Amino acid sequence: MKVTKAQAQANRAHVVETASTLFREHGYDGVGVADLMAAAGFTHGGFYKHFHSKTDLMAESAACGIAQTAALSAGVDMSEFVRVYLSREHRDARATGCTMAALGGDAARQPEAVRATFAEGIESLLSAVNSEGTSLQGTDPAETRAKSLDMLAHALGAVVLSRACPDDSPLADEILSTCRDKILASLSPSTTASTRRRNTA
Amino acid sequence: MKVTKAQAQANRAHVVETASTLFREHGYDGVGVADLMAAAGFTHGGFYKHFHSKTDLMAESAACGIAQTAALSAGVDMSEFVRVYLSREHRDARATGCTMAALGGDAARQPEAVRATFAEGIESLLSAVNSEGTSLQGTDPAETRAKSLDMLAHALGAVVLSRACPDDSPLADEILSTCRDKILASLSPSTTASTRRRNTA
DNA sequence: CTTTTTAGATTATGATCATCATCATTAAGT
DNA sequence: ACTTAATGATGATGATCATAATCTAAAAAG
Repeated sequence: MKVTKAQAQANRAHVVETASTLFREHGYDGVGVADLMAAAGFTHGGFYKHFHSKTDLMAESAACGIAQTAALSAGVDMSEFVRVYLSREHRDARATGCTMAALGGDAARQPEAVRATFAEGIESLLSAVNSEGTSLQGTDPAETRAKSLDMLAHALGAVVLSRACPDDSPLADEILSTCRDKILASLSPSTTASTRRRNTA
Repeated sequence: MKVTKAQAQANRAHVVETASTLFREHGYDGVGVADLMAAAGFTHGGFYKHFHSKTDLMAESAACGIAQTAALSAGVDMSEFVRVYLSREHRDARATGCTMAALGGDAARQPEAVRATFAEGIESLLSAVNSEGTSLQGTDPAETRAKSLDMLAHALGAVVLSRACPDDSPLADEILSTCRDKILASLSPSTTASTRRRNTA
């Protein structure tokens, strides 16, 4: 059945969004084109009318997923970002959470087109988090970028590590809370002195 | 052909080691049982005489890989660990590098048996790095554990993020060097004052 | 109104997947 | 020396994989 041009474009966007969540949940190798199209409400036949290959869809769905996270993080204070990112809710919501945390490891094995999308996504997320980072006001741009990049890697590592533990593992929660406290402490250098005194006591 | 009991055990161990590197390079879903056995020098038939399932081998090979990293890190100073872990060499050597950095994201989607192995691996790596961490002497055990856990997540996040970027991407190297400096700075609080002055200038 | 284009269904392709049954060979156990 | 048990090769299973050709009906273009 042919469909209006606008409808076809909407259908295509719906496939990308569906892929975005499905890939986050099951990995790039864990979702087939047929599964994907069925989840979007189609048969797998029409897939190659919309996308050149599965790899193309990987890149496009990654851009879509990262854009979602960047939009949600726009103008958010860095400490608030950390609190949300390192929450149990975010860790347990792989299908809707940060694409880079869910698929960063998989992306490393994908063609450069996919990795290029991830690199762009990192940049866009950096800009989003920076735009109104109240705790970084007054610092020079290079250092702001360095701090944001470092914070992102730090937070992402904590989520990846926590997710690699069994569901009910105390270690999974310990990783989250320990890293949350450490990152928050590193974000507010004004309290570093007392923190360090307490830590080294 | 039947083979001596010792030989069979050696063969089995060889399969586990081969799987350990192959999984790190191509992911759990990216390596089939037949590929794996062929790479180890066997046909796929005998696989289920050694392992109950592919999942079982995942867990066993993860333990093998993490034990390797833990052994290499035993008694290593934390700052030296960070320098090696965040080196370009380690980032580019996925097949022989840290199992948790290479497969942490994949492990999250695997059955609990695999994740339990990862949790044990984290604990063993923590002990290894702690055992002679010179920069942490004098701190209480809980804080030492927290610092190690935080450092591990931080370093792992940097490697995962860097690997998700294109091969020649300047961002990939920027992530590595930026995070290396930040982690090293956080490990040596004695130089924190001057570092902070420079950073906020 | 007629023609062209195309979204999406159906079906086919050949490859690969994890798992298992069978079998020959041969090391242990007696 | 004879039986038992187990390794690892061979081959089959049915499922799933990415990709593609064919077909349809209806939208877009003329």
